[in-house]
Amino acid sequence: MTIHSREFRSAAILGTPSDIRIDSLFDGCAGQPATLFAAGSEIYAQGEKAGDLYLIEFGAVRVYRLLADGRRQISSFHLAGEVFGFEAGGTHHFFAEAIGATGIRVIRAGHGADRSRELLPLVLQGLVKAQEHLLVLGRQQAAERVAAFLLDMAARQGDLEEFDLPMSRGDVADYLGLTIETVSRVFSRMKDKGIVRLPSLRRVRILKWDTLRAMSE
Amino acid sequence: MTIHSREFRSAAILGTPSDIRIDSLFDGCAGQPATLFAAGSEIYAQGEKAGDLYLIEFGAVRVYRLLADGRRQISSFHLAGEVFGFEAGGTHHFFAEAIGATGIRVIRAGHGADRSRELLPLVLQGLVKAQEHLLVLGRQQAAERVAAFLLDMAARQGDLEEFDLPMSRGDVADYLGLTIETVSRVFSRMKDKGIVRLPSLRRVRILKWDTLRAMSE
DNA sequence: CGGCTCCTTGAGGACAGTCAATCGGGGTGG
DNA sequence: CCACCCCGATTGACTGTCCTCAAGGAGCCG
Repeated sequence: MTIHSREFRSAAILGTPSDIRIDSLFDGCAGQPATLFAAGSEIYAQGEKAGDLYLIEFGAVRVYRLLADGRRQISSFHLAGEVFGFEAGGTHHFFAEAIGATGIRVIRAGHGADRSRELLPLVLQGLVKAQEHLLVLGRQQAAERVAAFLLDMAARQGDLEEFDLPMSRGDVADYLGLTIETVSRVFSRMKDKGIVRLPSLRRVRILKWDTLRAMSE
Repeated sequence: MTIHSREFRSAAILGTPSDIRIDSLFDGCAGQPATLFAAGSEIYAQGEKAGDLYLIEFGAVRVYRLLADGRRQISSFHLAGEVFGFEAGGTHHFFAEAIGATGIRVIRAGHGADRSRELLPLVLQGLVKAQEHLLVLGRQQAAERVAAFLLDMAARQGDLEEFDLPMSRGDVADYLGLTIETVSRVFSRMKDKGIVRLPSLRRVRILKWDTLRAMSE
Protein backbone atom coordinates (compact mmCIF):
# COMPACT_ATOMS: atom_id res chain seq x y z
CA MET A 1 0.00 0.00 0.00
CA THR A 2 3.09 2.20 -0.05
CA ILE A 3 3.22 4.90 -2.68
CA HIS A 4 6.70 5.90 -3.72
CA SER A 5 7.06 8.96 -5.90
CA ARG A 6 10.51 9.22 -7.36
CA GLU A 7 9.39 12.38 -9.06
CA PHE A 8 8.93 14.22 -5.82
CA ARG A 9 11.60 16.82 -5.17
CA SER A 10 12.37 17.84 -1.67
CA ALA A 11 11.28 20.98 0.05
CA ALA A 12 13.95 22.70 2.10
CA ILE A 13 14.93 20.98 5.27
CA LEU A 14 13.22 22.94 7.98
CA GLY A 15 16.11 22.85 10.37
CA THR A 16 17.05 20.40 13.08
CA PRO A 17 15.54 20.90 16.51
CA SER A 18 18.79 19.86 18.12
CA ASP A 19 22.11 21.50 17.68
CA ILE A 20 23.68 18.29 16.46
CA ARG A 21 24.95 18.62 12.95
CA ILE A 22 23.76 15.98 10.55
CA ASP A 23 24.93 17.55 7.33
CA SER A 24 27.88 15.26 6.99
CA LEU A 25 25.64 12.23 6.90
CA PHE A 26 24.45 13.30 3.48
CA ASP A 27 27.77 13.68 1.77
CA GLY A 28 27.22 10.45 -0.06
CA CYS A 29 23.63 10.99 -1.06
CA ALA A 30 23.39 14.67 -1.91
CA GLY A 31 20.99 15.41 -4.70
CA GLN A 32 19.17 12.12 -4.31
CA PRO A 33 15.44 12.51 -4.76
CA ALA A 34 13.18 12.11 -1.76
CA THR A 35 10.50 9.45 -1.60
CA LEU A 36 6.87 10.31 -0.93
CA PHE A 37 5.02 8.12 1.51
CA ALA A 38 1.24 8.38 1.57
CA ALA A 39 -0.65 8.82 4.83
CA GLY A 40 -0.54 5.60 6.83
CA SER A 41 1.96 3.85 4.61
CA GLU A 42 4.64 1.66 6.11
CA ILE A 43 8.27 2.75 6.01
CA TYR A 44 9.65 -0.35 7.65
CA ALA A 45 8.30 -3.21 9.73
CA GLN A 46 9.37 -5.13 12.80
CA GLY A 47 11.60 -8.05 11.80
CA GLU A 48 12.84 -6.45 8.60
CA LYS A 49 16.52 -6.04 7.93
CA ALA A 50 17.70 -2.65 9.16
CA GLY A 51 20.60 -0.40 8.33
CA ASP A 52 19.36 2.53 6.32
CA LEU A 53 18.51 5.79 8.01
CA TYR A 54 15.69 8.15 7.12
CA LEU A 55 15.63 11.95 7.02
CA ILE A 56 12.20 13.58 7.02
CA GLU A 57 11.92 16.50 4.62
CA PHE A 58 8.27 17.24 5.38
CA GLY A 59 5.45 15.45 7.15
CA ALA A 60 5.68 13.26 10.23
CA VAL A 61 6.36 9.65 11.20
CA ARG A 62 5.29 7.37 14.05
CA VAL A 63 7.52 4.58 15.33
CA TYR A 64 5.67 1.96 17.34
CA ARG A 65 5.43 -1.54 18.66
CA LEU A 66 2.45 -3.88 19.08
CA LEU A 67 1.36 -6.44 21.62
CA ALA A 68 -0.19 -9.70 20.45
CA ASP A 69 -3.72 -8.44 21.11
CA GLY A 70 -3.21 -5.24 19.15
CA ARG A 71 -2.36 -2.80 21.90
CA ARG A 72 0.02 -0.25 20.42
CA GLN A 73 2.72 1.90 21.98
CA ILE A 74 4.18 4.68 19.88
CA SER A 75 7.74 5.12 21.11
CA SER A 76 8.46 8.29 19.17
CA PHE A 77 7.18 10.81 16.66
CA HIS A 78 9.54 12.32 14.12
CA LEU A 79 9.02 15.65 12.38
CA ALA A 80 10.63 17.47 9.45
CA GLY A 81 14.39 17.69 9.75
CA GLU A 82 14.72 14.71 12.06
CA VAL A 83 16.49 11.40 11.43
CA PHE A 84 15.15 8.02 12.49
CA GLY A 85 15.66 4.33 11.75
CA PHE A 86 18.41 3.49 14.25
CA GLU A 87 18.39 -0.18 15.16
CA ALA A 88 20.47 -2.75 16.95
CA GLY A 89 21.56 -6.10 15.63
CA GLY A 90 20.70 -5.32 12.03
CA THR A 91 16.99 -5.97 12.54
CA HIS A 92 14.09 -3.59 13.04
CA HIS A 93 12.41 -4.03 16.42
CA PHE A 94 9.66 -1.54 15.58
CA PHE A 95 7.29 -0.39 12.86
CA ALA A 96 7.55 3.00 11.20
CA GLU A 97 4.68 4.64 9.32
CA ALA A 98 4.08 7.98 7.68
CA ILE A 99 1.37 9.87 9.58
CA GLY A 100 0.32 12.17 6.76
CA ALA A 101 1.86 12.53 3.32
CA THR A 102 5.56 12.55 4.11
CA GLY A 103 8.72 13.16 2.11
CA ILE A 104 11.67 11.09 3.23
CA ARG A 105 15.26 10.95 2.06
CA VAL A 106 16.85 7.57 2.61
CA ILE A 107 20.44 7.47 3.81
CA ARG A 108 21.71 4.15 2.53
CA ALA A 109 23.82 2.05 4.86
CA GLY A 110 27.26 0.85 4.05
CA HIS A 111 28.47 3.66 1.84
CA GLY A 112 31.86 2.40 2.81
CA ALA A 113 32.62 5.15 5.28
CA ASP A 114 32.19 4.55 8.98
CA ARG A 115 29.39 6.75 10.24
CA SER A 116 29.76 5.91 13.94
CA ARG A 117 31.17 9.30 14.81
CA GLU A 118 28.28 11.26 13.31
CA LEU A 119 25.64 8.79 14.44
CA LEU A 120 26.63 8.43 18.08
CA PRO A 121 25.38 11.87 19.22
CA LEU A 122 22.07 11.35 17.44
CA VAL A 123 21.57 7.94 19.01
CA LEU A 124 22.57 9.23 22.44
CA GLN A 125 20.02 12.00 22.14
CA GLY A 126 17.39 9.44 21.17
CA LEU A 127 18.31 7.34 24.18
CA VAL A 128 17.91 10.27 26.56
CA LYS A 129 14.56 11.18 25.03
CA ALA A 130 13.30 7.61 25.33
CA GLN A 131 14.42 7.41 28.96
CA GLU A 132 12.77 10.72 29.74
CA HIS A 133 9.58 9.43 28.18
CA LEU A 134 9.75 6.46 30.55
CA LEU A 135 9.23 8.93 33.40
CA VAL A 136 6.13 10.29 31.68
CA LEU A 137 4.63 6.85 31.12
CA GLY A 138 5.63 5.41 34.45
CA ARG A 139 4.93 8.21 36.87
CA GLN A 140 2.79 11.01 35.43
CA GLN A 141 -0.98 11.35 35.36
CA ALA A 142 -3.03 11.95 32.25
CA ALA A 143 -3.05 15.76 32.39
CA GLU A 144 0.69 15.87 33.13
CA ARG A 145 1.40 13.61 30.17
CA VAL A 146 -0.58 15.74 27.78
CA ALA A 147 1.07 18.91 29.09
CA ALA A 148 4.54 17.43 28.58
CA PHE A 149 3.56 16.29 25.11
CA LEU A 150 2.27 19.72 24.04
CA LEU A 151 5.40 21.44 25.35
CA ASP A 152 7.59 18.96 23.49
CA MET A 153 5.68 19.44 20.26
CA ALA A 154 5.90 23.21 20.64
CA ALA A 155 9.63 23.09 21.35
CA ARG A 156 10.22 21.00 18.26
CA GLN A 157 8.42 23.54 16.12
CA GLY A 158 10.39 26.52 17.32
CA ASP A 159 8.32 27.31 20.44
CA LEU A 160 5.74 29.07 18.35
CA GLU A 161 2.56 30.01 20.17
CA GLU A 162 0.54 28.09 17.63
CA PHE A 163 1.63 24.90 15.94
CA ASP A 164 0.46 21.77 14.17
CA LEU A 165 -0.36 18.42 15.68
CA PRO A 166 0.32 16.18 12.71
CA MET A 167 -1.13 13.13 14.43
CA SER A 168 -4.63 12.00 15.42
CA ARG A 169 -5.93 11.80 18.97
CA GLY A 170 -5.46 8.06 18.72
CA ASP A 171 -1.78 8.50 17.94
CA VAL A 172 -1.37 10.89 20.87
CA ALA A 173 -3.11 8.39 23.12
CA ASP A 174 -0.85 5.54 22.01
CA TYR A 175 2.19 7.73 22.55
CA LEU A 176 1.14 8.76 26.05
CA GLY A 177 -0.17 5.38 27.18
CA LEU A 178 -3.76 6.66 27.45
CA THR A 179 -7.03 6.16 25.57
CA ILE A 180 -8.47 8.43 22.91
CA GLU A 181 -11.26 9.41 25.28
CA THR A 182 -8.89 10.44 28.05
CA VAL A 183 -6.75 12.52 25.68
CA SER A 184 -9.87 14.18 24.34
CA ARG A 185 -11.15 14.95 27.83
CA VAL A 186 -7.83 16.47 28.89
CA PHE A 187 -7.75 18.64 25.77
CA SER A 188 -11.29 19.84 26.44
CA ARG A 189 -10.50 20.58 30.06
CA MET A 190 -7.40 22.57 29.06
CA LYS A 191 -9.49 24.50 26.58
CA ASP A 192 -12.16 25.22 29.22
CA LYS A 193 -9.50 26.50 31.60
CA GLY A 194 -8.05 28.80 28.95
CA ILE A 195 -4.70 27.03 28.92
CA VAL A 196 -4.85 26.28 25.19
CA ARG A 197 -6.97 27.14 22.18
CA LEU A 198 -7.79 24.51 19.58
CA PRO A 199 -8.34 26.38 16.30
CA SER A 200 -8.81 23.06 14.54
CA LEU A 201 -8.47 19.39 15.35
CA ARG A 202 -4.84 19.31 14.32
CA ARG A 203 -3.78 22.70 15.56
CA VAL A 204 -2.95 24.04 19.02
CA ARG A 205 -2.29 27.49 20.43
CA ILE A 206 -0.77 27.61 23.87
CA LEU A 207 -2.09 30.50 25.94
CA LYS A 208 -0.69 29.75 29.40
CA TRP A 209 2.83 28.41 29.04
CA ASP A 210 3.61 28.61 32.73
CA THR A 211 0.54 26.64 33.66
CA LEU A 212 1.49 23.93 31.20
CA ARG A 213 5.06 23.85 32.48
CA ALA A 214 3.86 23.61 36.05
CA MET A 215 1.52 20.76 35.07
CA SER A 216 4.30 18.77 33.45
CA GLU A 217 6.42 19.28 36.60
CA MET B 1 28.24 9.14 51.85
CA THR B 2 30.06 7.38 49.06
CA ILE B 3 32.71 4.89 50.05
CA HIS B 4 35.47 4.37 47.55
CA SER B 5 37.86 1.55 48.19
CA ARG B 6 40.90 1.78 45.98
CA GLU B 7 42.14 -1.38 47.62
CA PHE B 8 39.36 -3.44 46.26
CA ARG B 9 40.43 -5.82 43.52
CA SER B 10 37.92 -6.93 41.00
CA ALA B 11 36.28 -10.29 40.86
CA ALA B 12 36.09 -11.86 37.45
CA ILE B 13 33.69 -10.27 35.06
CA LEU B 14 30.72 -12.57 35.01
CA GLY B 15 30.16 -12.34 31.31
CA THR B 16 28.16 -9.95 29.19
CA PRO B 17 24.52 -10.82 28.62
CA SER B 18 24.72 -9.51 25.11
CA ASP B 19 26.99 -10.74 22.40
CA ILE B 20 28.49 -7.33 21.92
CA ARG B 21 32.16 -7.32 22.66
CA ILE B 22 33.32 -4.66 25.04
CA ASP B 23 36.86 -5.89 25.61
CA SER B 24 38.38 -3.28 23.38
CA LEU B 25 36.99 -0.52 25.54
CA PHE B 26 39.42 -1.49 28.24
CA ASP B 27 42.59 -1.39 26.24
CA GLY B 28 43.50 1.87 27.87
CA CYS B 29 42.63 1.00 31.44
CA ALA B 30 43.54 -2.64 31.87
CA GLY B 31 44.72 -3.51 35.34
CA GLN B 32 43.14 -0.47 36.92
CA PRO B 33 41.61 -1.24 40.29
CA ALA B 34 37.86 -1.25 40.64
CA THR B 35 36.04 1.09 42.99
CA LEU B 36 33.67 -0.20 45.65
CA PHE B 37 30.42 1.64 46.08
CA ALA B 38 28.42 0.97 49.23
CA ALA B 39 24.72 0.15 49.10
CA GLY B 40 22.74 3.22 48.15
CA SER B 41 25.74 5.38 47.30
CA GLU B 42 25.63 7.75 44.38
CA ILE B 43 27.71 7.07 41.29
CA TYR B 44 26.69 10.19 39.45
CA ALA B 45 23.91 12.77 39.68
CA GLN B 46 21.66 14.61 37.28
CA GLY B 47 23.34 17.78 36.09
CA GLU B 48 26.88 16.54 36.61
CA LYS B 49 29.40 16.57 33.82
CA ALA B 50 29.33 13.26 31.98
CA GLY B 51 31.77 11.40 29.81
CA ASP B 52 33.15 8.47 31.74
CA LEU B 53 31.62 5.03 31.37
CA TYR B 54 31.17 2.45 34.08
CA LEU B 55 31.63 -1.33 33.94
CA ILE B 56 30.02 -3.30 36.75
CA GLU B 57 32.22 -6.09 38.08
CA PHE B 58 29.78 -7.27 40.74
CA GLY B 59 26.63 -5.91 42.29
CA ALA B 60 23.91 -3.89 40.62
CA VAL B 61 23.04 -0.30 39.75
CA ARG B 62 19.83 1.67 39.31
CA VAL B 63 19.60 4.62 36.91
CA TYR B 64 16.65 6.90 37.60
CA ARG B 65 15.03 10.27 37.30
CA LEU B 66 12.87 12.23 39.74
CA LEU B 67 9.86 14.52 39.47
CA ALA B 68 9.72 17.66 41.61
CA ASP B 69 7.47 15.99 44.20
CA GLY B 70 9.74 12.99 44.58
CA ARG B 71 8.09 10.49 42.28
CA ARG B 72 10.86 8.31 40.88
CA GLN B 73 11.17 6.38 37.64
CA ILE B 74 14.00 3.89 37.34
CA SER B 75 14.85 3.77 33.65
CA SER B 76 17.21 0.81 33.88
CA PHE B 77 18.96 -1.67 36.12
CA HIS B 78 22.49 -2.77 35.35
CA LEU B 79 24.06 -6.03 36.50
CA ALA B 80 27.56 -7.49 36.57
CA GLY B 81 29.27 -7.31 33.20
CA GLU B 82 27.18 -4.45 31.89
CA VAL B 83 28.29 -0.94 30.92
CA PHE B 84 26.31 2.21 31.72
CA GLY B 85 26.80 5.96 31.91
CA PHE B 86 26.03 6.95 28.32
CA GLU B 87 24.84 10.51 28.07
CA ALA B 88 24.13 13.20 25.51
CA GLY B 89 25.45 16.71 25.51
CA GLY B 90 28.14 16.05 28.07
CA THR B 91 25.72 16.26 30.99
CA HIS B 92 24.04 13.56 33.05
CA HIS B 93 20.28 13.62 32.73
CA PHE B 94 19.82 10.91 35.35
CA PHE B 95 21.03 9.67 38.71
CA ALA B 96 22.94 6.43 39.15
CA GLU B 97 23.23 4.60 42.48
CA ALA B 98 24.67 1.32 43.64
CA ILE B 99 21.85 -0.95 44.83
CA GLY B 100 23.95 -3.19 47.04
CA ALA B 101 27.72 -3.18 47.53
CA THR B 102 28.97 -2.85 43.97
CA GLY B 103 32.35 -2.98 42.29
CA ILE B 104 32.72 -0.68 39.34
CA ARG B 105 35.54 -0.10 36.91
CA VAL B 106 35.56 3.40 35.49
CA ILE B 107 36.38 3.84 31.83
CA ARG B 108 37.75 7.35 31.62
CA ALA B 109 36.65 9.53 28.75
CA GLY B 110 39.04 11.13 26.36
CA HIS B 111 41.80 8.56 26.32
CA GLY B 112 42.61 10.10 22.99
CA ALA B 113 41.20 7.32 20.87
CA ASP B 114 37.75 7.70 19.32
CA ARG B 115 35.50 5.10 20.88
CA SER B 116 32.45 5.77 18.68
CA ARG B 117 32.79 2.51 16.83
CA GLU B 118 32.78 0.35 19.95
CA LEU B 119 30.21 2.45 21.74
CA LEU B 120 27.57 2.68 19.04
CA PRO B 121 26.32 -0.94 19.28
CA LEU B 122 26.07 -0.66 23.07
CA VAL B 123 24.11 2.58 22.87
CA LEU B 124 21.86 1.20 20.15
CA GLN B 125 21.07 -1.79 22.31
CA GLY B 126 20.27 0.53 25.20
CA LEU B 127 17.96 2.53 22.96
CA VAL B 128 16.05 -0.56 21.86
CA LYS B 129 15.72 -1.73 25.46
CA ALA B 130 14.41 1.66 26.57
CA GLN B 131 11.90 1.75 23.74
CA GLU B 132 10.74 -1.76 24.52
CA HIS B 133 10.26 -0.72 28.12
CA LEU B 134 8.02 2.08 26.90
CA LEU B 135 5.60 -0.58 25.69
CA VAL B 136 5.60 -2.17 29.14
CA LEU B 137 4.93 1.12 30.93
CA GLY B 138 2.46 2.46 28.41
CA ARG B 139 0.35 -0.53 27.57
CA GLN B 140 0.76 -3.46 29.98
CA GLN B 141 -1.11 -4.19 33.19
CA ALA B 142 0.54 -4.82 36.53
CA ALA B 143 0.83 -8.61 36.23
CA GLU B 144 2.14 -8.37 32.68
CA ARG B 145 4.79 -5.86 33.75
CA VAL B 146 6.03 -8.06 36.56
CA ALA B 147 6.10 -11.10 34.27
CA ALA B 148 8.16 -9.23 31.69
CA PHE B 149 10.49 -8.01 34.41
CA LEU B 150 11.10 -11.48 35.84
CA LEU B 151 11.78 -12.93 32.40
CA ASP B 152 14.23 -10.12 31.67
CA MET B 153 16.06 -10.61 34.95
CA ALA B 154 16.24 -14.36 34.33
CA ALA B 155 17.56 -13.87 30.80
CA ARG B 156 20.27 -11.54 32.05
CA GLN B 157 21.43 -14.14 34.55
CA GLY B 158 21.72 -16.95 32.05
CA ASP B 159 18.12 -18.14 32.10
CA LEU B 160 18.74 -20.03 35.30
CA GLU B 161 15.64 -21.43 36.97
CA GLU B 162 16.56 -19.61 40.14
CA PHE B 163 18.21 -16.23 40.30
CA ASP B 164 18.77 -13.13 42.42
CA LEU B 165 16.69 -10.01 42.54
CA PRO B 166 19.35 -7.54 43.66
CA MET B 167 16.80 -4.75 44.20
CA SER B 168 14.03 -4.06 46.70
CA ARG B 169 10.32 -4.22 45.98
CA GLY B 170 10.35 -0.45 45.90
CA ASP B 171 12.98 -0.44 43.17
CA VAL B 172 10.97 -2.92 41.14
CA ALA B 173 7.88 -0.77 41.60
CA ASP B 174 9.68 2.36 40.45
CA TYR B 175 11.03 0.49 37.44
CA LEU B 176 7.62 -0.85 36.44
CA GLY B 177 5.63 2.30 37.16
CA LEU B 178 3.67 0.65 39.99
CA THR B 179 3.52 0.90 43.78
CA ILE B 180 5.29 -1.36 46.26
CA GLU B 181 1.96 -2.78 47.31
CA THR B 182 0.93 -3.73 43.79
CA VAL B 183 4.27 -5.41 43.09
CA SER B 184 3.98 -7.34 46.35
CA ARG B 185 0.44 -8.43 45.55
CA VAL B 186 1.41 -9.64 42.08
CA PHE B 187 4.34 -11.60 43.52
CA SER B 188 2.06 -13.21 46.09
CA ARG B 189 -0.52 -14.11 43.48
CA MET B 190 2.13 -15.66 41.23
CA LYS B 191 3.37 -17.67 44.19
CA ASP B 192 -0.17 -18.83 45.01
CA LYS B 193 -0.68 -19.95 41.43
CA GLY B 194 2.56 -21.92 41.42
CA ILE B 195 4.14 -19.78 38.72
CA VAL B 196 7.13 -18.85 40.87
CA ARG B 197 8.68 -19.75 44.19
CA LEU B 198 10.20 -17.09 46.43
CA PRO B 199 12.90 -18.82 48.50
CA SER B 200 13.80 -15.47 50.02
CA LEU B 201 12.92 -11.82 49.54
CA ARG B 202 15.66 -11.29 47.01
CA ARG B 203 15.52 -14.62 45.22
CA VAL B 204 13.12 -16.07 42.63
CA ARG B 205 12.64 -19.50 41.11
CA ILE B 206 10.53 -19.64 38.00
CA LEU B 207 8.38 -22.76 37.85
CA LYS B 208 6.08 -22.07 34.90
CA TRP B 209 8.05 -20.34 32.17
CA ASP B 210 5.35 -20.65 29.56
CA THR B 211 2.76 -19.08 31.80
CA LEU B 212 5.07 -16.15 32.48
CA ARG B 213 5.82 -15.76 28.77
CA ALA B 214 2.13 -15.84 27.93
CA MET B 215 1.46 -13.23 30.61
CA SER B 216 4.07 -10.84 29.24
CA GLU B 217 2.56 -11.29 25.76
C1' DC C 1 16.35 -10.94 72.11
C1' DG C 2 14.90 -6.35 70.71
C1' DG C 3 14.27 -3.10 67.29
C1' DC C 4 14.51 -1.78 62.74
C1' DT C 5 13.43 -1.94 57.98
C1' DC C 6 11.23 -3.98 54.38
C1' DC C 7 7.47 -6.58 52.95
C1' DT C 8 2.72 -8.27 53.00
C1' DT C 9 -2.17 -7.95 53.36
C1' DG C 10 -6.63 -5.61 53.73
C1' DA C 11 -10.22 -1.99 52.99
C1' DG C 12 -11.73 1.87 50.57
C1' DG C 13 -11.28 5.48 47.03
C1' DA C 14 -9.73 7.75 42.76
C1' DC C 15 -8.25 7.99 38.19
C1' DA C 16 -8.41 6.28 33.85
C1' DG C 17 -10.67 2.66 30.91
C1' DT C 18 -14.80 0.77 28.60
C1' DC C 19 -19.01 1.10 26.32
C1' DA C 20 -22.14 3.82 23.95
C1' DA C 21 -24.33 7.78 21.91
C1' DT C 22 -23.77 12.19 19.71
C1' DC C 23 -21.24 15.84 17.53
C1' DG C 24 -18.67 18.05 13.90
C1' DG C 25 -15.90 19.01 10.00
C1' DG C 26 -13.67 17.86 5.78
C1' DG C 27 -14.56 15.81 1.42
C1' DT C 28 -17.52 14.19 -2.25
C1' DG C 29 -21.15 14.25 -5.34
C1' DG C 30 -25.26 16.12 -6.91
C1' DC D 1 -22.90 25.97 -3.95
C1' DC D 2 -25.03 23.15 -0.94
C1' DA D 3 -26.30 18.80 1.15
C1' DC D 4 -24.94 14.60 2.57
C1' DC D 5 -21.85 11.27 4.35
C1' DC D 6 -18.37 9.33 6.99
C1' DC D 7 -14.71 9.13 10.04
C1' DG D 8 -12.64 11.10 13.89
C1' DA D 9 -13.52 13.50 18.04
C1' DT D 10 -16.28 14.56 22.00
C1' DT D 11 -19.10 13.69 25.91
C1' DG D 12 -21.51 10.94 29.39
C1' DA D 13 -22.37 6.97 32.49
C1' DC D 14 -20.47 3.25 34.56
C1' DT D 15 -16.75 -0.16 35.62
C1' DG D 16 -12.28 -1.83 36.96
C1' DT D 17 -7.54 -1.65 38.04
C1' DC D 18 -4.40 0.26 40.68
C1' DC D 19 -3.32 3.69 44.39
C1' DT D 20 -3.74 5.29 49.13
C1' DC D 21 -3.96 4.63 53.80
C1' DA D 22 -3.37 1.59 57.48
C1' DA D 23 -2.17 -2.37 60.24
C1' DG D 24 0.35 -6.48 60.92
C1' DG D 25 4.24 -9.84 59.79
C1' DA D 26 8.95 -11.44 58.61
C1' DG D 27 13.66 -11.27 58.24
C1' DC D 28 18.09 -9.26 59.75
C1' DC D 29 21.09 -6.53 62.29
C1' DG D 30 23.28 -5.52 66.55
